[in-house]
Order: sequence, then C-alpha cells, then structure tokens
Amino acid sequence: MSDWLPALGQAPRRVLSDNVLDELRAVIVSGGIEAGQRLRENELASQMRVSRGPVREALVRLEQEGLVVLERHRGARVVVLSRDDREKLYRLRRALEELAGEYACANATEADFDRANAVVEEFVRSEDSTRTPAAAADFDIRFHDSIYVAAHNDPLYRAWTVLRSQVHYFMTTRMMLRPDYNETWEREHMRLLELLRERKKSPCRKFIGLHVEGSFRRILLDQLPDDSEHPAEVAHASR
Amino acid sequence: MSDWLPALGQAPRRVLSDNVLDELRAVIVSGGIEAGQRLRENELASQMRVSRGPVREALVRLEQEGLVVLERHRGARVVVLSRDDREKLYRLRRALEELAGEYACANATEADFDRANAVVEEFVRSEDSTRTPAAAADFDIRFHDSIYVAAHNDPLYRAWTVLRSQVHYFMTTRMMLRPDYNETWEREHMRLLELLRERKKSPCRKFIGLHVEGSFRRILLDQLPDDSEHPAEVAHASR
DNA sequence: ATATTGTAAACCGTCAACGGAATGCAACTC
DNA sequence: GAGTTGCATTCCGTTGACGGTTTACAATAT
Repeated sequence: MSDWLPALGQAPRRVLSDNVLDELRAVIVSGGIEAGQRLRENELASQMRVSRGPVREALVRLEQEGLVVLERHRGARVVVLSRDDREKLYRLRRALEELAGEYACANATEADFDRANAVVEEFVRSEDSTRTPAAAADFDIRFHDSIYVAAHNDPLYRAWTVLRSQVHYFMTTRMMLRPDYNETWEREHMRLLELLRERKKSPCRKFIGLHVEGSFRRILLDQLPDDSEHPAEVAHASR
Repeated sequence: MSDWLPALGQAPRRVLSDNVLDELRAVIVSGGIEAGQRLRENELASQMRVSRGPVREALVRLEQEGLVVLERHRGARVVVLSRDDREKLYRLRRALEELAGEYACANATEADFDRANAVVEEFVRSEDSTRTPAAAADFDIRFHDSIYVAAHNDPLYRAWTVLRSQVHYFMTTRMMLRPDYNETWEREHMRLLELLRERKKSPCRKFIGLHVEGSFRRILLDQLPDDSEHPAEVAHASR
C-alpha cells in the first residue's frame, strides 16, 4: 500500500442533514430565533431548499442537544430555559468540566494544547469591534470544547454534547461584555492552559470549579434586574 | 371547564418511531445483537413491518444514547465498548449519580420514593428462576433511573440518558450473578432509599459513590480472565 | 355574550421510489 | 500470482405524496 503521500486527512463526508443541523444550531445559539418559537418543518425545508427529511433528522439531533423540544404531532419549538434550569445546567457543567480537567491532565497531547491555545490567540487577535456577545460566546465554547477534546474521554464528551448548546445559547443571550471582559477572559484561560500543561489534577479541578462558577455568577449578576421568566407563550392563548 | 372527572392522565401519544426505538434498544441492551454488528435499515424496516423512515429516526436516537454508531453512507453498527470506555463510563456515572443524590435529597417527593421503592419490591417478589443477568440489569437500571427522576433536574436527567443505555448494555453483557447478589442488591438499594428519605446530602453522596464504585468493581472482578477486547470485526476483514 | 360544537386548513408521521455512494467481486495488467 | 482497475450489487440519502392528527376559526346553541 502506498504511504508516500503527505498524510492528507480524510475527506469530510457530510450530508444535507449535517448542514441543516449546523445552520439551525448556529441561528438558535446566536439568538436568531426567539425562545419558545415554533419551528415548522415545511417552512425550514423550503427556506433551506431541501426536503423535510433532512430537516426532521436535524430536529431530532437538536432535541438531544437540548436546543429544541419536540412534541408528537405538534412539532418543534425552541427550548425555553428557566432560571432554575440555568442554575442546574451550570452546576452540572462544573462537575463535568472538573472531570474533563483531570482527564486532560492525564491524556492531553501537545497538539491538543496547541489547538486550545490557538483559540485563545485568535480571540486576542480579533478586532474589538467584532466582540459582540455572540462572538465572545463562540470563542468561549470553542475553548472549553477543546478541553473536553483534550480529555480523550468519549462518554464524557458525549455528556458535554448534551449541555454544550444550551450553555452556548445561555451565554449568547445573557452575556454582558464588561470593560474588563477581554483581559479577564485571556488571563483565566491562559492560566488554565498552564495548569493543564503542568498536569496537576487537583489544582486544575479547583481552578476549573472556580472558573465555571465565576463565569456563571458574572452572567447572573449582569442580568436584567427583572428575570421574570419571559412568557414567550405569546401566539397561543387558547386552552 | 369541566374538572369533575377522575383526573385521567394524558393519553400516550406514541408514534411508530417510538416503538422501533424501544424495540431496538431492548434487543441491544439485552444482548440480542452482537457488538459491532451492522444494522441495515431495510432489514430492520421489513422485519418490523415499517418503512425506513421510523427506523432512521430510531437509529439517530440510538446514536445519541450511545448504543449505535452511525457513519455517513455506511450505516449503523452496534457500539463496541473498550475496557477503557467502560471505566470512563463508570467514573462519569459516579459523578452524575452523586449529583443526582444531592438533588434528590432536596427535591424528591413521596411519590418519587414510592416509585423507587416499588422497583425494589418488585425485585424481591420476582421468582428466582427469572433472575437472569438481563432481568437483573433491568431492575438495576429502573431503580437508578427512578433516582434521577426524583432529582427533578432536567439537564442532569438528559446527561444520564446519554449514559444509561451504555451502562445497561454493559451490565447485561458482563454481569455475573453471585450467590449473594439478591441479598446485597436489596440491602444496598433499601439503604440508599433510607438515606435519601433522611435528606442528608453528604452521606447520600458518599454512599452513592461507594455503591457505583462497588458495582463496577464487582462486574470487573467477575470478568473473564482474558478481557482481550473481543475483535468483533468478524465479517469484514478488508482494508 | 359565553360556551360549545362542527368544519377547514395546517402540519406532522409515514411510505415508496429514485439517484448516488460504498462495498465486494471479477477481470485485467504486469 | 500479487496488485490494480472496472463493474455490478447493495445500501444509504433524499425526495414528493398521502393519510391522520392537531389547531384555528366560524357557526350554533344556551
């Protein structure tokens, strides 16, 4: 077998439902669709120029990501997260990410660290004007995702997959960019990478716990004074 | 609106893909299909007398449950769990279930405890002859699932659903029923219910940690001396 | 005017068929 | 005969259509 080729990575084997999934997820987590809004298969299909098949498949996947709620014979709606859900979400995220830190200490390769570092550098290089809440949330999710990847732990990564989009959605829709956001973000994530590189599990666990806790508190504190569970049940007042 | 009726619960609104999903999951977790075996959509569809649509939907859901691996243009296979995966799975399960215990202490209702207790009682009442590994695994999963339900924590429950079927599968295929299994099972689960009813988080957390750890060790210790990652790549030796 | 019932439109669940990718085998080359 | 190439089959991805459920609205009764 010929192995003199420059090791070109496997060709991406994507299908329509993958594109529909990515597109829908991107729109939802960036806040492009109101929480609780209906997602009609026909509408989405014609808008994306595909049939309903791929759309249905994408919706099932979005349900498992927690971005969409499916009800039999009634269709899909964008999920509505209560304040309570958000707290539970972050408590769980903390537990998972502490585990991820330990596993990353044990299993991460240099390439893993490089990829995580690349995200931080890209953030630093990005122009101030592009730093919208959505963009900032993107960077944050990408960085933390790279930690889960570095953990080389399949069950753990699958569990993270179930939270990731909800966390992403949460961050985008509720983040306030304080003046010191950029500096803090860069400092904390660089520090985390250092700790991981030293491969000392216990300090990593502690730092990650504080980091997740802090990021949650920052978002919560910056919230609108009235967190009155926006009704979002607008269009349908019947029964 | 008339509310003089005897509060009849909402009618089950199941569709074909739900049945296909349940049936496939039951067959796989009970060990009815070899690990690594291909699942052909046409075959499954004709065997269950449905079209490929519901089958595809069920397969996507089974993928998120971790029972099946989908590859684009190549179809589905029953997942093959390495020994390493199983260890990671249980370590993660431990973290989740400790959390579930704490939340259950805080949120569980009497009805929740009753449902969990009913599983234990059903186990005790069941005939010895019916206690196959598959049946025992079913009881165990049902009990622990009821704990997650009692936690009243949606994100946590969704994370558990990502592990549950793999744990179930793992238990069924590797469990050995020692002579003292029945007694131990009943005692430990009754004790856990007591602790939860007392609603003391810290002892619960500790007990659950030990319980999960112990159940993993029992399964691992009872394993065949040679855990040589059964190839399972039988039918296809090409490339 | 309020509540209830009947009706039509909208929408989801399912199916069957078509086209294309992947696999396995045979023919071919060297 | 070992390795490669072409070919046929198998199987997946996608589509468009049909039937049943749900929802919204209008008509009717109280």
